[in-house]
Amino acid sequence: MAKRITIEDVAKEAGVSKGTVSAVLNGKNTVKPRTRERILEVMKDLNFRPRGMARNLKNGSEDRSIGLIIKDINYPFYTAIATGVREYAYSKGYQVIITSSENDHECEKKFTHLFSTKDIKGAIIAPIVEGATEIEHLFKLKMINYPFVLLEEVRGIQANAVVIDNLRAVRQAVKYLIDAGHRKIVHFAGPLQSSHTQERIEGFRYAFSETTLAFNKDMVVFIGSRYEDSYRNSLEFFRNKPRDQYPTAIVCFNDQQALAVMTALKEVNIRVPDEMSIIGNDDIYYAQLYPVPLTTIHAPLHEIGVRSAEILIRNIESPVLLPPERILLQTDLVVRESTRSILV
Amino acid sequence: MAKRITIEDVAKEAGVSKGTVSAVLNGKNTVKPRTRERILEVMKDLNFRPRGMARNLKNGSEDRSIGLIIKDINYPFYTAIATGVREYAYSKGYQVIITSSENDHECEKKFTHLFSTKDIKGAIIAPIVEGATEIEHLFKLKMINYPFVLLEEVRGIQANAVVIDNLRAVRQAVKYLIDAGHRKIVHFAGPLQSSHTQERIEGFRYAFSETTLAFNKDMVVFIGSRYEDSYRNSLEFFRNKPRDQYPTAIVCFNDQQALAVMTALKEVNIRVPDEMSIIGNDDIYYAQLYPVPLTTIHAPLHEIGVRSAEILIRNIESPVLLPPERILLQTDLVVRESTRSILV
DNA sequence: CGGGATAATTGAAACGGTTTGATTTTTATT
DNA sequence: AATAAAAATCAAACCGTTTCAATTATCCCG
Repeated sequence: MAKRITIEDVAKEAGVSKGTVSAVLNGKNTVKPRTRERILEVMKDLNFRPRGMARNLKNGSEDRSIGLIIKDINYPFYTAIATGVREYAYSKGYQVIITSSENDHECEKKFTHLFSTKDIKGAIIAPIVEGATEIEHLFKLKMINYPFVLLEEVRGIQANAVVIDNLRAVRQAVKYLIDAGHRKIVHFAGPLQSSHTQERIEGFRYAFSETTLAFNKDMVVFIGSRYEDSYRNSLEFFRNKPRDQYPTAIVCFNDQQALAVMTALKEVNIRVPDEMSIIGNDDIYYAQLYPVPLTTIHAPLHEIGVRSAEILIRNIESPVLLPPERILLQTDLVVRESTRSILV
Repeated sequence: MAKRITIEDVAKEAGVSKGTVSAVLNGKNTVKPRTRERILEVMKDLNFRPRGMARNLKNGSEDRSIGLIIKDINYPFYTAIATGVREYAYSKGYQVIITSSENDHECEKKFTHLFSTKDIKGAIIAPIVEGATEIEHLFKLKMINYPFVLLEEVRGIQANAVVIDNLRAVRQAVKYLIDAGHRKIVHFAGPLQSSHTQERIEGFRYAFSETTLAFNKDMVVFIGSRYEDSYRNSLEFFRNKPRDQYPTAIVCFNDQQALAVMTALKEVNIRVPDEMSIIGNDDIYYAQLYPVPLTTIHAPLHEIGVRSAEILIRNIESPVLLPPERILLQTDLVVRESTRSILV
């Protein structure tokens, strides 16, 4: 176990004091060129890497930075939120660093720990809320009064949150389909680690309760949200079902899933929207560019980012502990070409 | 200027010693419930937030993490690289944190500083190489033997780099167009802060030098790479030119730009590929989903991530300073539907 | 060549936690 | 109530840097 090299080792080797080495490190011009060269040389030889934390300990870390924990770095939903966060944070003099848990709960835990120990001043977290909800890591953050904002509801914890009104969103989408004459509608639900999944199912169900149409649980099918999963599962769904039992419309969990479903539909020769209407969710940037531009539920992604950054920074800068805030944001249905009316 | 609250303040207020407060903070079960409650209470009252760095100083930071500085969090090119980085890093027990400079050089500088002072063990950097190339911040990293890998060539510095063979890539694309009968070909070049821009222009030019066709500098037009810029500038390009002087094919700087260009073409009623062939660059995931699936140059994004993480971690873990490595990766032209032959 | 001015270097204190062995307090036992 | 054992707490040392007042080296000039 090679002991780590410190400024002291360098000093000794170069025959100077710690203070002088420190001066070189900080680009002070008080040190004689000859000495400077020698010290630089020794630093290279020993492969000396100064520990910035020791510096920060002394000076009180001069930087201001916040962290963001998202679930999927490749899903534009999250990067759009990140942009909102960044813009606001930047305007307040904060840097933002992004991490992606890739839907791994362990990862999320590690990141919260990382942030709090690296003097990242606060965090915005898209939490994984699986089953019995392991949330001790969030409690730990609360214990040390670490400021954070959640992007999904987590039961059992009082914390800042900026969330979307999923129930109302999906309810509105279903209503739109029903108004357009659809009677056989299915909801392709998402992954269980997301609170969005449950809320969107609720919304779907709720929409039926407002009509005379009956809801039954076969109308909700869990196919995941990752492209490959959704593709495979939806294809299976279509293949296992006689054609005359197909729904006429599908409400998808999100836009990525919707894309996979449309690809699967192509595979089984069902045309969108002529034979099947598809509604997505989120309105990621690329949804409008899909081969069939997607009708979807527009979420105010940028605003989610801005609002959560706002709350976070307010909390960071407050000398006293602030009570938790909760903000509920509304969505809009944006109609493109993947849905059509089947009224005669 | 409110003095920061320290563990000592808490200890004093609660009438215990620092050690006891520390024990509570670390969830040790050696502290009596009553005392624990009291301390917790005081921590809340004072809004005490422990500095993790002081902890790490004593224990030597237990975590292993690397940083990634990309230029645009919303461009899938970078998130695909990030995925490669993550996968490799994760397999080696490293966490990765991502930051985006959003093409702001100041930002990049700040992030390199942030990483090195927060004990992030090393960095992978997509550098902004504007004009006279401000690179003192990279030199500073070298001075402190901070391990890093560049994703673009930076002149004037010896450093690890994993780069794409842009010249060969574009040359191949142009050759493909010429073989398909195109004679009037234009290159829409990208932003000047990217070394890719220059290299791709070189490749474009080089392709002509291999034929009897003449190259002249009007064949390269700078329209930027951000969607809005590219859209506006390309539209202007088309509007200012009589129709019979249009090229028959355009080699775009990247896929995002290509999308903007295709949108502009729609605006002026030029059909792709019938009246205009378009070639992109990068092969981001969504390129295949564009309204007209894009012919583009496939870059091994995932591999870029993996290889650079590999080099970085090797450097981090080496006790001695390693000589810089440079890896040049090749691309492939993938032909979809945005190009066609105009041979009779 | 001496002496003051200036440049370069030193060394100890400080930063805010954790750790540890010693000490005090509490609990259990007789 | 006395004592042994166990539990809780304490005080000091420690981590690796920066800072700054004090010291030493160097320079300049008459």
